[in-house]
Amino acid sequence: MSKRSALSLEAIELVSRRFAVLSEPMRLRLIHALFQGEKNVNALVAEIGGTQANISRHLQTLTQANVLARRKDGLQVFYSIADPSIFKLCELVCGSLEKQLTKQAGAFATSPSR
Amino acid sequence: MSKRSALSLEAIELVSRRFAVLSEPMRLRLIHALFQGEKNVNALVAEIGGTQANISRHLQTLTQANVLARRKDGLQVFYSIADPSIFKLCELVCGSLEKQLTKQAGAFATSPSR
DNA sequence: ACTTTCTATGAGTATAGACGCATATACTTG
DNA sequence: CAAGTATATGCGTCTATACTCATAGAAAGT
Repeated sequence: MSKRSALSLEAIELVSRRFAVLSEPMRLRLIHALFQGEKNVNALVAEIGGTQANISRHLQTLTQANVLARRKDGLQVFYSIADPSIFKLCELVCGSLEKQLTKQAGAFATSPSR
Repeated sequence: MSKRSALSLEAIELVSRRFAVLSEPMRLRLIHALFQGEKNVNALVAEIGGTQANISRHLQTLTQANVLARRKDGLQVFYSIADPSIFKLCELVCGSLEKQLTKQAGAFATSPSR
């Protein structure tokens, strides 16, 4: 009760892994593409680029992390976003970055007299 | 206007870097420790453990990413959380993981008869 | 059964970054 | 200015993982 650090040691590992999954541009591009809804692997390769092997691996990583869901239909496999918190997560980070950049831009715009 | 993917290519790099910064357990522990307020390096080393060199490096990483703020006072350097979105970010991820784990736990508890 | 199409995976390589050790730098005090 | 304290950094090592190429596996059509 007094310490929640004890709980956190293990929990923090999980949280860091979740962030790690989201720390690759390729995977973010996949997630971003799937914001529009479920798509199959070929469609994602066509839209995003890169080799099919690489895309497939990233999709596997995201699925194992329960960020994406996998649905097989005949020859094709369809992926979709399984964890709705991803939306808010991206919003938050984007908003924060935007704020940060406009701030830095402002530092250039005004004369640094003082 | 039609495509926001064009903008995103560069933006996605930034977002992924932000996530990468948060993807190390050591850094999350630092952030977590600073939830209580500003602390100096020695205090953080004492609380979290590890070598002073390593802590210092992680603090540098977090500061360069504008997650933390740095305030020097005499011999000591005090760090604090600069980006308030970090709080909500952690809440979101923790909530999502908790939900995920209870779900998985439930899958074990109930008999998988159907 | 053979071929084609779609997706997954094994193996090897290359790169990023976390860590430890030693040392440098900055500030304070005697 | 010497010594001590707090923090930062250069350098080498080691691990994790992203990527490519080739190939395997699965499902459908002929």
